[in-house]
Amino acid sequence: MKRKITLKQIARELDVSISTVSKALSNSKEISEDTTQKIQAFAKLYNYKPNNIALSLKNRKTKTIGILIPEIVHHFFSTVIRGIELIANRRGYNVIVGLSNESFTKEIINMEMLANGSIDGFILSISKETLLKQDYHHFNATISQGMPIVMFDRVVNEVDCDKVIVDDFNGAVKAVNKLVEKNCKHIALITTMDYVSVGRLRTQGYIEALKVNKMIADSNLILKIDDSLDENHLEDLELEIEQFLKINSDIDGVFAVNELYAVTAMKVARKLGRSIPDDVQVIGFTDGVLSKHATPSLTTVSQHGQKIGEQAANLLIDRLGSEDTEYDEYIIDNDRKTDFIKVVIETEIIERESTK
Amino acid sequence: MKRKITLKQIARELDVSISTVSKALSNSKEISEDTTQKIQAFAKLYNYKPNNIALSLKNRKTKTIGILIPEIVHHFFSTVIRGIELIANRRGYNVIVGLSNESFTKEIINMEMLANGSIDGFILSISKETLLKQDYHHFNATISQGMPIVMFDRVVNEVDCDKVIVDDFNGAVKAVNKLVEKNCKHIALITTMDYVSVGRLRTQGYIEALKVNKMIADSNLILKIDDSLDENHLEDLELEIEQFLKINSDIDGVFAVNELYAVTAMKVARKLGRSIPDDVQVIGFTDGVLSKHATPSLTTVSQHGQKIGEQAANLLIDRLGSEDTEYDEYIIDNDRKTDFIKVVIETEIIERESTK
DNA sequence: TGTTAACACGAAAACGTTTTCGCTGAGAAT
DNA sequence: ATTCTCAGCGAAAACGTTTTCGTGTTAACA
Repeated sequence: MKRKITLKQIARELDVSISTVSKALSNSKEISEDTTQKIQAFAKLYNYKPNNIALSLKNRKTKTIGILIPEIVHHFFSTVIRGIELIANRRGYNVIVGLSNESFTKEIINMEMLANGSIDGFILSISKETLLKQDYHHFNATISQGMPIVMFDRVVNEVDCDKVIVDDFNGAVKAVNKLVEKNCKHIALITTMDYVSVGRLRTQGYIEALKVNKMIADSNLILKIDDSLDENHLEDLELEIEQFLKINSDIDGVFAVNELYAVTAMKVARKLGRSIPDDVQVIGFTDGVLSKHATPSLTTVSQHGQKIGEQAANLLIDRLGSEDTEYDEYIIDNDRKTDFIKVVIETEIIERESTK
Repeated sequence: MKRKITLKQIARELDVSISTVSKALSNSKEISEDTTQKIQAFAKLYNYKPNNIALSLKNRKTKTIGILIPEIVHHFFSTVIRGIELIANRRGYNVIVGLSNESFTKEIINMEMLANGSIDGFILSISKETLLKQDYHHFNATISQGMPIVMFDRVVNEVDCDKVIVDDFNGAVKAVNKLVEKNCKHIALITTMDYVSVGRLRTQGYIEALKVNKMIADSNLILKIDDSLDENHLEDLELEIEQFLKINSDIDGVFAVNELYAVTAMKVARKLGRSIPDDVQVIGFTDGVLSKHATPSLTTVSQHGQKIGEQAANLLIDRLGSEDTEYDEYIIDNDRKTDFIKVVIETEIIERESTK
């Protein structure tokens, strides 16, 4: 086993100084051609590559981005990561991933671990618990230490930073409009509790779209599901939706704020003898595997997760690039926080078999 | 904006030496209680945290693990990451993620980027292109530089390292046995091309199980699908499976080597007027979202991705821990490569609605 | 012949730690 | 009065880079 070779070893071996080796390898014209040749040949032979850690220490930048998300086994989040990684790699950055697991404390611990020199900036989506507590001091603390943050999807006004979000409101509007257009008269909404901003926005979009279409927003047609009913409580979820559909037998259209609710609604509806899309049409949110491969396949509002990731990465890296210019000062000087960018990614309806 | 504080600044501020600060913070008894108190208070006030990069350089270990996988938007791989992250975090490590995107060159580039000091060891799954080329020099090169590797799922005999694999062969056997037990007489196999080892092993398991059950392995009942028919060529996939099922109208059981093939088979079968599970029963491989939420839900062979990740992380970190003891020498000394561990994670059949 | 300019290279600082070793002064022991 | 011990602290090296500033040699010039 040969440990990685260092400048010092090359220098000793070739009987020159460390500086000479360093300069020769960067093709400095300070060094004669002979020496340069010799050194480069030797370095190549021993496959010399500069040590990233040493470089990071010297340059005070690590060329890596910290991603902090609530959950990785999740189609949307993993597509975002893919987008981030794509851009990051292209622009010479690595990504280091932390999982908050929807926990406030894990979010903080992870941030602190990474903020101590390991990364140059964060791209993150806030955990549910943090949103519930509405405690964002760790974000602001990190930012005020000079580490830029880009938030995506689950963002919050209380933190001043660049943001990339999906147009949840308009996505919902589009979905409801589509259902109206397809002749639905009684459109139900299956959503989550309000504290997750995206759920709230989608609900608002639903209500607004109904209003615009001069339809009444019947609160009986809105089913708010407790988030704890996740993957592990499928039966409860089905039961709840079943009750809901039974009671409201006139429902002919369903807009669900995520894939799972949508396919479950389809499943239950069929169980109740209603056919999709003839008796009831369904539109979901998030274009994941479920939407594509369900039978019938699901018409859905696509969020373009990868694009979100790409945008976020570009925003962050741009910030990092301009960091030398001390951009932070003018932020403090003038109070207008408009210096931060908020990118809105448009949604798109992908029509499949669950609508006519 | 206050940049992170360093030992040097604390030292200057308190008019002591850097060494004194360092010692005081680590509660060295070399330092008087007075000074220790003063320094610790000051450090706490300014929220001092040692710089990870400096520590990495000094200790020559980064306390981070590099994960290199072919694809992240993939239920199996993301569960593995979750498992790795869980253990890594618990044992004081971070994870940095690289994506090969199934490409040989991206795999190499990523490895080289990370191997130059950024990480202490790799956990990886080989890209398809690398498996095709059968070129594994980069793995061996990395290992011989003293960087341990743990491979999972897609592993290969040509590289000597710890490995964590799924018992693909027995998983397939179990699946076929289950179908036999459920009274299937004509069991089909939908699989991939052979160069991905897991596909090959599952195919072998299928054949072996048939043999044991004294059934003939009819090659007409085996459909090998070109891998290029992925998410983007759904229609082609459906078409191919449709042809297959039409020709072999006597099929009453299907074992598919992944979720997608399984649900697609169900979809096509129903389109052809055969009902699931009455006319044909289906078992898939990989317990992902599709299996859980398809209608009917899919009986499947679970791989326990998270457990794989946890095992891999533990193996790697164990290796890293014992590194000081120069374990590498005795590996070279005696040729038996049995010093590397191969963990086999047992599969488990999860029965759902697609079987009787 | 003495001055200068270019060339080729080395020494050293800096990034932020930890740790070994040495130094100083005060009190105890002789 | 002299030596010893020890507590309390600082200097310096080390990890692997890059970069600034010197410095010595040689060739060209006045």
